[in-house]
Amino acid sequence: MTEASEHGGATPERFGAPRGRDRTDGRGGAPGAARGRPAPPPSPRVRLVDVAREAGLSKTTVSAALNGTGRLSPEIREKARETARLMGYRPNATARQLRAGRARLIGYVVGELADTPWTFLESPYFARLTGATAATALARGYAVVLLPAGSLQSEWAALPLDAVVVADPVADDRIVEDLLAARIPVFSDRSVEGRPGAHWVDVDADAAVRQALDHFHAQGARRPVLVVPDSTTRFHREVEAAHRAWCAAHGVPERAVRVAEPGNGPVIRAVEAALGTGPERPDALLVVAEASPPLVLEAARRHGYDVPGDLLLVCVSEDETAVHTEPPVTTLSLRPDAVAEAGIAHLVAVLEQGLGETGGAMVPVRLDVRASSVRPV
Amino acid sequence: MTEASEHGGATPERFGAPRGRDRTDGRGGAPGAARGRPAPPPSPRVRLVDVAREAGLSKTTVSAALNGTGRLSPEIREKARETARLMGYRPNATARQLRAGRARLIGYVVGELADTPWTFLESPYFARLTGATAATALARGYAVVLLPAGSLQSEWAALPLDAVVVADPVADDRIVEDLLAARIPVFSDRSVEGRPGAHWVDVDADAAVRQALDHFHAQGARRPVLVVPDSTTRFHREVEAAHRAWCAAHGVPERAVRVAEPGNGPVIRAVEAALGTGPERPDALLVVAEASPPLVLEAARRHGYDVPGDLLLVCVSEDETAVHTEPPVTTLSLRPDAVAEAGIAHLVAVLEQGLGETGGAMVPVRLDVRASSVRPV
DNA sequence: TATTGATGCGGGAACGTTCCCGCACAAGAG
DNA sequence: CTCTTGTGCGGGAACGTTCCCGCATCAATA
Repeated sequence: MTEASEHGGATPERFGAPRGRDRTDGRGGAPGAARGRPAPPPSPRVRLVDVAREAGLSKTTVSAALNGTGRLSPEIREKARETARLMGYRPNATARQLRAGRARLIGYVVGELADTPWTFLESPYFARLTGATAATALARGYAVVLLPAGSLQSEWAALPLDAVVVADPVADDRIVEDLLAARIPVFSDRSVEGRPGAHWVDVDADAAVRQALDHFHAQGARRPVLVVPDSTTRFHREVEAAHRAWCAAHGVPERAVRVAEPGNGPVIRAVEAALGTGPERPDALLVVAEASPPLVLEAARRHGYDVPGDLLLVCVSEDETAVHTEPPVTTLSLRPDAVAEAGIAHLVAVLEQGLGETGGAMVPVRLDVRASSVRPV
Repeated sequence: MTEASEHGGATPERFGAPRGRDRTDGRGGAPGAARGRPAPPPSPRVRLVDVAREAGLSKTTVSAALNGTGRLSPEIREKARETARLMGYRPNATARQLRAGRARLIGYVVGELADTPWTFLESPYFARLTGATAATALARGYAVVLLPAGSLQSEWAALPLDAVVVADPVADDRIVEDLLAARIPVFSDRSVEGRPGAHWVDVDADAAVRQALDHFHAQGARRPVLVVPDSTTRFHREVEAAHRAWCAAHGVPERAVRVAEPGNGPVIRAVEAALGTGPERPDALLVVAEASPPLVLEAARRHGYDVPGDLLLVCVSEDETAVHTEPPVTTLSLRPDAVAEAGIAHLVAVLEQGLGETGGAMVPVRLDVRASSVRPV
């Protein structure tokens, strides 16, 4: 990792005759072999043999020198490296991959919402998850290619994918079935009930709900209400279960509103329904479905609530705008960075050590308490 | 594109002896060649020769049959295809790439803000641009790999990139220099002054400013104020110039506030500065820097403005939350989808037909008028 | 001085495709 | 019957690496 060799002297000084594409191999081989092609001279990229010829060495030696393998004298090693550097040699990644048998490429599918593809990337959670996945994977030597959920098999079939990460398993997209059929390992940031054979990472739903509700309770709230997505994701099912258990244990009535589909519009409507529900107005609101915190706050105000005066608010969200509202909104982070890290670690383990068929890791959540959930004194 | 062959019969029925990794090539070749490796039997992926052997044909013939090339009798072609299908054959993408000389892979660098990498993906503009780029590229046969801006050369150097798209050229990241030095073509969604040798797509700044200001003017506003990023991006420079020209032409005082850095915090503070500025309070606000529309609205309210009663508001933003505020916020879309499409089209043209060194395309903007910028009657 | 062992380097076969040819055979023209 | 033309298929090189070997050379030991 010498910084110098990493960045220094990038100017590829041209050396000798940059090979006229003749390729006369000495053997008295098949007749009519090397016929001069039209030879468009766009960019005769320098290959390993070119470096070898220039340095008066064999390609084996140069390869070993550059990769730090083999038994070579320091002088020869240095000479090969220097020649390669001067000639601006860059190894052909495709050839390496072919030799290695793996492309170190993983696909990243982000779920599609109805017929508006890719709006998922706009969700802060998925944006962060995507970025963190790419960064983590790259640090471990894997590149991430973006795959819209609606992609046809003909589109990704031409890619040498070692594995695929599916960011939103709720959408039981055809693509997952096709991937599994193509014997490509599938990983996911959530586990879905009844989908076997895939690897997953999940977040600790029980801890999440308990943290938020305990926090409400400690602030004196006694009539909390929950807004939760109506999905088959294990996380959301467990959120509901944990909520039920917590309410029973604390002897408070169980209030929850389900959101049928993601997106700010539906969630805001569910929030409004939750705020208008029941005989007594709720005094705390936990929004597990991701929505823009400022919008949730505005909805509460429209319904005559003062936050945090007569309504404590916690949003499950990664949205940075939560910090800038008045009051700032307490958020429960699902830790997309940690999810990505755990997911990639698991993926790499499976790919490189060949672990079991199905498995998962559990990631904790994090409550960032801000003014919206702190009862004023 | 037969749907049937695309999805149908994906079950790879195992055929004959799935080759015991022996590979005894008949020629009396070099001694000590085929030594049985430890041979981990994980997944003896079926190759072209396996299909050929099973079908009693040559690999040339099978290849031609599957690719629809060559001179083959219909019967043989069908037989090869059927055998391949039954054996669950999937061509090795890496080998194809090696033969073809290109990997059909393009990198996508998204700029880094200070030392918080990847927060850019959270901006709705970049999220949409990213998604649209990936989808458009994939439709044209190119895959997009995500590259964090901070990536070391050692990380992406191992990738067979045909080109790289840089999503935020403002950050004059080392990566761009390195890419150009590595002779990898660079494309960008914006042009930056003084960066030569790269291809770009840009949006029509002049039309954008005129549309917004004309709209304000038509609604009766006479004291518009502009909030614009302080960057070297050509677009932002042209926005300022267009604003100056428009103000001069319409005889209104030129009011503008510059934002030093992106992000909701800085932009909101600039908005507050803009709203408190000058002897007379402004009656219209054009925010060119991307910020969350609900936050801008809230800031205006904190300063005692009624929108749209005594302040008309237009935000340059792709943020979907603009629709859900009260009143909904008028937005000026920079058309990331169109930018992506134009950019990829240009990229493909350069890559496949080898066009000129530098060039660009211009994309128009779109004003979505909502209640926040319509003077109530 | 022979024998071993270690060291330094190169030859050449893979990796799995595609594609340029050549060859065999059949059919039509002279 | 021979010469050409066309059709159908297969052999084998090439794409640019890596890595398994083998062959020298040389020092150390018997």
